Amino acid sequence: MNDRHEVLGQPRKNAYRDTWATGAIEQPIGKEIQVSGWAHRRRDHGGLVFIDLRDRSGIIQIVFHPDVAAAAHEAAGTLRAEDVISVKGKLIKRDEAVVNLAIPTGHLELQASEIEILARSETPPFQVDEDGHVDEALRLKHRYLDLRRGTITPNLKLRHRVTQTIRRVLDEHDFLEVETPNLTRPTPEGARDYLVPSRVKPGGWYALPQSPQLYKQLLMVGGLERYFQIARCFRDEDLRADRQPEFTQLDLEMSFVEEEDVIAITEAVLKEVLADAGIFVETPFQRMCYDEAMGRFGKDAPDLRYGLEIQNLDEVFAASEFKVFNSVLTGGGTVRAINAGKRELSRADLDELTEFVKGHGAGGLVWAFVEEDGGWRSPIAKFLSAEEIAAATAAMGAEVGDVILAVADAKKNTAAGALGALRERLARQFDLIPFGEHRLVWIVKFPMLEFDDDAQAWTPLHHPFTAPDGDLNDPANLGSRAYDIVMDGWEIGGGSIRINTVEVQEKILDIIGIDRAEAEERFGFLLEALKYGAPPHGGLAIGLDRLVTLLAGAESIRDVIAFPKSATGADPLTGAPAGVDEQQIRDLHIVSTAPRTDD
RNA sequence: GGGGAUGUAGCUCAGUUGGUUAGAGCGCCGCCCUGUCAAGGCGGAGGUCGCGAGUUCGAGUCUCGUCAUUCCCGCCA
Repeated sequence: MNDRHEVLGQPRKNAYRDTWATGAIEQPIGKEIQVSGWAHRRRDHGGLVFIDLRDRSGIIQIVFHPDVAAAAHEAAGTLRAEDVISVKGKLIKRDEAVVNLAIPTGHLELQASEIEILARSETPPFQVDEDGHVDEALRLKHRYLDLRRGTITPNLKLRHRVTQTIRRVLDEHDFLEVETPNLTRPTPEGARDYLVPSRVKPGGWYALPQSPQLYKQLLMVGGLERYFQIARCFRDEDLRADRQPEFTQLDLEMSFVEEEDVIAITEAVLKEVLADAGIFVETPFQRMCYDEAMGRFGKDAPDLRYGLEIQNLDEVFAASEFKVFNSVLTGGGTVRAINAGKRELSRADLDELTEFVKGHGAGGLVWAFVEEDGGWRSPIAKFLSAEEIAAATAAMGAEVGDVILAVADAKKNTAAGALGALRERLARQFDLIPFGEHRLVWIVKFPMLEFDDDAQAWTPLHHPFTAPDGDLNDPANLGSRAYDIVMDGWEIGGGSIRINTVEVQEKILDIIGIDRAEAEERFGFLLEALKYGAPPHGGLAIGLDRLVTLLAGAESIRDVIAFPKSATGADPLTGAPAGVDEQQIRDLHIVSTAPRTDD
């Protein structure tokens, strides 16, 4: 971490310091200064002791001479890693021969006259002075030590700059930052709620908000016109590398607006936020329809930084005698494929890819190598005519040596989704993602509804407050006024124009099978608000954790959160979730069926 | 709910077809050392091989279970 360096304002002189460690650069040679921080490293020569002192700004070398300050030299000999010290001394220029070019203060050192040891440290469970790999569970258990190492802290600094920029830009556009409650009404829709039992009202429960969605709509009914919040949201679902049970959204909403207004303000914010991370983009961002994204990339959050696009081979194989393709196509299904290019894939590799697509719902994977004579080396080659092979090769734009990977499925989205996942895997496996390049794209023209086979019902693709676009009596073809913003294959945000009349809102609830009584029970307060003159309004939410993860180039969302949860939702530092006293449970009028958890 | 991977010294890891006393680097402790900056030299301590069963003459190694961490599927309007 020697090369990390932060320029900070001059600290107020007090009992501990008058200068930051790297602030010494700004001070004249010979000046008496005082610094405080941690003993980062020690180099004890017996007669001469060097201590690298570290504070947030960076590192400065302290030298203890026995003949300059005998007491300080003796004390310095007892220092160990991570002891907290305050040192007074004279700033001196190093001889040319001993300049350290690796740190900004390398041409200086502080010749100690006095040292005070403010706190001793036990030997840390892992080395704070090195950036080598340490098991994440251990880092999270001692996150305060991990933060000293300087792998996470730069991300937190970036996150700070991002939120400051968000507040500045939105303030310049007349947005009001308003806080909404964290103890809210359960609205069993979407994700599983975190529930909080009420002590005062026996049998009553709060839910932690999955998002401030309904509150922000009420703020629009309340005439605030332009609102934003950097809001904590909670969803009790299983975790992933890019999902935490509590996470942060930039939530915003505007009145009397159309899609273009929300998109424009979002682009203005993102352009400046990205610039904070040294990423410079042009506005307006690219747009792509949902159908095109699904067709070409098999995903509604496509990564546009590389090719490997999905092709449709329905027409090529329309009259095929090959049973698998024939039955899928006559049943209304689809055959789609990726030209993976010239890849050396062994039989074992192909088996692994087959298992991979099966894991994403596909029945199997057809592979074919294009050979010199134009034929295919493929398990299915013998079932296909020469014309079909030639046509498919042409449709794929394939050349000799290319590998074609195809999936046939009765459901278009299954085939597309499996190939979309395969596409991302191949891109990583063959290192096709250009370093340092970023692609932002708006996905628009979403369907309003999708049919849930399990529930045998229409469910909203976004949420039931999204304004529909089209004929309300034709759910299968009903569009929505929703839009997602996608960066490098990650959905970093999404939003919509909302429904602002009770008639349309009730109609949508009807279609998705929520009857009047149930709607009244769940969303009655919103429906009532819509009766009193709700302005046309819309907005969007950006996943701040994901956005900062991308900007920081971090591996995991956990690397941009000071105190993240583990993949099982536990906090390794505090031990949460933990058991509680019987009395606390009784006070809340609840009964636990689980064995007591002590830690 | 399902599948994969990992678990050996404080940390990061190695440990062959099951075979005597489980190793390395860093860290830690002691001594030496006045220009190092990953300081150096010499010496030393440190292990419930995640936990529990089983197979075997013998298990870090094989089997089963379990726990923890992690990645993925389902889930996440």
